[in-house]
Amino acid sequence: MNKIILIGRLTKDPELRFTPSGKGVATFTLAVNRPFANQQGEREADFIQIVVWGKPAENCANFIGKGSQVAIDGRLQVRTYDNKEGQKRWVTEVVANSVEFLDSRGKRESNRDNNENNNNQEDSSFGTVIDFSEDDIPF
Amino acid sequence: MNKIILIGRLTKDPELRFTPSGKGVATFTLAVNRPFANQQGEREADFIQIVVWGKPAENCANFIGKGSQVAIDGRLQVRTYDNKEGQKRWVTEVVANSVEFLDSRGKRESNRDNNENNNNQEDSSFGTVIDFSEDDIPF
Amino acid sequence: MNKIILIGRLTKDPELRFTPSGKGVATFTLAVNRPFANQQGEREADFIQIVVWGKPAENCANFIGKGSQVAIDGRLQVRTYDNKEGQKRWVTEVVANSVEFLDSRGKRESNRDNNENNNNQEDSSFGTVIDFSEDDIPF
Amino acid sequence: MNKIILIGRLTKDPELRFTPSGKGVATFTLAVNRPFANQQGEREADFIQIVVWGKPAENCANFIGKGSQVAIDGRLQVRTYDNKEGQKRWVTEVVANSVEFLDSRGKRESNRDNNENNNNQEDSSFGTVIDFSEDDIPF
DNA sequence: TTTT
DNA sequence: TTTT
Repeated sequence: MNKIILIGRLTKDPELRFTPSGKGVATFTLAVNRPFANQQGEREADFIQIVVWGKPAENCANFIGKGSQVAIDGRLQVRTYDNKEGQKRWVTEVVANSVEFLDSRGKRESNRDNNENNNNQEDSSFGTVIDFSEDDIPF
Repeated sequence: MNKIILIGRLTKDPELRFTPSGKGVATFTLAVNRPFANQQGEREADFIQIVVWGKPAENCANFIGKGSQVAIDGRLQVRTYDNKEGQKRWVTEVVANSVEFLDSRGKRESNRDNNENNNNQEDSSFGTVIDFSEDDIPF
Repeated sequence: MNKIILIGRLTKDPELRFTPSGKGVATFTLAVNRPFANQQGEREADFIQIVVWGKPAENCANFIGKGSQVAIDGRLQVRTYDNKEGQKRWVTEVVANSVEFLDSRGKRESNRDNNENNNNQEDSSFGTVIDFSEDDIPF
Repeated sequence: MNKIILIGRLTKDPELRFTPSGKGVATFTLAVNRPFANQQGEREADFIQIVVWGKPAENCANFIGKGSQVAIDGRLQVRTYDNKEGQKRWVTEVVANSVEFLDSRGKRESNRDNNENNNNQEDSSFGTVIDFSEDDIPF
């Protein structure tokens, strides 16, 4: 079992990319406020990297942006990759199963199990759309 | 909201350290099997760093070890620190609120809200006990 | 392990009562929309009974009301009681550990672990305040 | 959002039924121990009704039985029905998305998203197999 | 109406 | 017996 649930706000607009096969991938970082204050009396946040695949990725690009409040249900994933210097690096990120929009700005749920037709690039008010090839995943 | 729930097995015995004030901190990494197989047909795992504070940390050191199956409830935390070269590094880890022992090996729950008296070092069958000073947290 | 996380809206103002010892108890029902439509194409909701104890109960009474959107973290509880006819009845409810206010209306978190002083009855814009004795819990 | 995660043991063997269209439905009740003791110093349990649909339902019937330890991920559902006297009754139950087997007895995961072929009745060591018609769901 |  |  590997379940994570987060409520927070996007620090920037999501970035949307597409695999050569046309599958969307959205990434953004989520600011999640801690429930308590630190010694200095400030309420800190954790900045967590989110990855969304498929149609929900496109919904994210279309309906949410910087500052949007969302609830995310997903799993925690630890990936490894080699950087340019050939050193092994670790990335820890949350792979979202669903992204629920809590803001007035775009009140819809983007669910991974949704039908996955029309994977084509669409206009997007917020998300930046960039093509990428599968062997060069840039995150 | 920042909730994570994991079920997995320890890859090694937990390491137990103590702050100068006598508070225990246990760390270990948890192997969490993915629910599906990869392209090669293998079932991979995510290796996730866990931190436990206080009396439950000592319970972990005393009751679980390499291979123990546990259920963890906690929050995802992203910390930053400077390495020896003075570069900013990120660590992503799960701060456990409770660790439930699912194995015969030590069937008890270690809950963060437990009474936190007797924070002294105890003998431990599994956990490695190392003192450390608060300004030199080694993980 | 017994964890539940809900996001929904209050169907009515919370009801706040107090035990003889002065501990607050808030109850309300939460409408949680289902992620899919039924055969008739309508999106149904589950109406779930919530119980909150202590200072957070008073915060609920003070800061949220009918229609407020909240995120709840708690546990599922199945209680039994005897009705007036002497028959055993079951109640299933969610005992909240924390209630996060997602609405503009009162954007604060009400956490069970908060300090629990000043348990006195306060004025409340939304919550109905009713005294009750512990051997006559009316829900 | 409506997520629930439970770890507990079956109080009896699961009951497996089939809709006329051949879809399996397993039901059982799960004993989930509370993390704390009551005033009498006893550790109580919540007895929670679980419903599983499809292929995972059949896996439950085939691989787990009374006393098996499982981890369940699902959603809380409140259903209404009319009893024989024509009175409206409420049922609260957990609809499982996945059932993870934690016991030696049958260490496999039964996931709702699995392929749903061969929905035929099979022999089962534990589950009681009963046919039922869709307009007479007996739970 | 209950599990270990 | 219900919320937006």
